Amino acid sequence: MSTKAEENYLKAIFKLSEKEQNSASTNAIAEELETKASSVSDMLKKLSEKNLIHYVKYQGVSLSKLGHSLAVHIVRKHRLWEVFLVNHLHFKWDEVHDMAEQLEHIKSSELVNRLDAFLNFPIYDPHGDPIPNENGVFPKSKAIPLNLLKMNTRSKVVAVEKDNPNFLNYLDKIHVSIGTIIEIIEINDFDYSIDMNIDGKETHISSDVAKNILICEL
Amino acid sequence: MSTKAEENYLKAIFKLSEKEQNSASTNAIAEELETKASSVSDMLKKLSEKNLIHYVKYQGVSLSKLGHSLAVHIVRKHRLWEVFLVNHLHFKWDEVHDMAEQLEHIKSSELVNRLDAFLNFPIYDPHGDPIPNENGVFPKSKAIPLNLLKMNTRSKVVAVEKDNPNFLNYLDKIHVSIGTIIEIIEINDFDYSIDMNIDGKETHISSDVAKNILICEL
DNA sequence: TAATTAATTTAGACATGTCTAAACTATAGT
DNA sequence: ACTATAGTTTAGACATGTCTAAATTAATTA
Repeated sequence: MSTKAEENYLKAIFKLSEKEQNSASTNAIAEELETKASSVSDMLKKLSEKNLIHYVKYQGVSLSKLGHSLAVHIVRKHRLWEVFLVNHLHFKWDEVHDMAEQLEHIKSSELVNRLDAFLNFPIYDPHGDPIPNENGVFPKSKAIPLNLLKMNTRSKVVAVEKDNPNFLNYLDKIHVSIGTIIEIIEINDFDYSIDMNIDGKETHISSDVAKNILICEL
Repeated sequence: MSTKAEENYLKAIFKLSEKEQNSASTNAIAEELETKASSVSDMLKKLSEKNLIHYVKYQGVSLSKLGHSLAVHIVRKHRLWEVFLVNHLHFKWDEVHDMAEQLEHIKSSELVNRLDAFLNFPIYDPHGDPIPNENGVFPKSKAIPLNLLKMNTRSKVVAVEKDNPNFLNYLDKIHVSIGTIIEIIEINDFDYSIDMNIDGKETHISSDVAKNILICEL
């Protein structure tokens, strides 16, 4: 059985491994979990002994088959609960993260699968993130970050990369949500910020924000 | 903020205080929580410092106003989640206890209240136990244990006192569930066991079992 | 009332997970 | 190749909650 702390480490390593070249550094994990590098070191030793990660001192860490499977199932739980909270309890997408962080540690595979069925086997959570199925397989998605789009293209928002409440609030303010149609008007050479058309209104966003909005070209 | 362990102690003290004369003994708490009396002693000191209980060494313990309120809200969460699990995820009443034990520690009052609304403000959980409202007030109930009934009376099962899976399974086997109509045929003087009519079938139960079935007279 | 017993508490140890401070590696720059 | 430094790990401490074993208190019985 894995503890809550172990599960949080696995999830962090999973998240970081997606971005980087399939491995995570001690410091990056510490930052992700808002803890200290020394605590991370301690835990990596423990996870390694449990065969949940591949760990060589001073060389970063990657998930083992087992660790990967556990991490994916925690992500699955997190995202399914988010769907429940938004679709059935009518929370807003920027309110659900903390609750889902707790709910994801509830232990009962039967519960997860019944929740999945109750929700009608959703493929994306309220932030547009893909939900793996019971076997840990993610749905295919051809989404790309908004900042990679060319000028004068239309696209649909399918996901956002951060679930930080401030960020999500900002998106609400500029009327960006999952499903929003965005039309690129201009990409500014000097800072790669973007002028775009949302709901018929011209809106300007920074390149940093654009990076965190995933779209599908139309 | 209260920890999971603290919450479990408060819940245990609450449960025991209902039966006994409003206070609980160290040993009784230890048994309820399947831990050792020494651990209980340690925790009582801590809960007392936090003003959650009234505690005088060697004299048993009772909940403070604050502790009582916390305990009631944990019970509320436990029972609401049980309703969700049974009514919406279609678990059986003898399967939900362990999951509810985990879910009751999820922290978010907004979540509980929205769950309550989603479930249509239920007054009893799947075992027939009353669910306190947002202010911690329990619904009134005039239920009594089955063993207090007289001969030749009809009654309706409204609750059971234990949520032990074996016990619930046994009830299923003799076709007793919330709402079942029971007709007392005979009460046996020597052991107070009961012959009764359930769904037109004659069934015999011990006095111990009868004590744990709550009914309303018809 | 004194002695036995049952219940409870304390003392000291351990496991988990965290931290600070110090020591150690790896690597980049010169 | 050597050294400065950034990244990482160890050592030792602490908090929480548990345990066993010993000490203490309360209650009962004679």
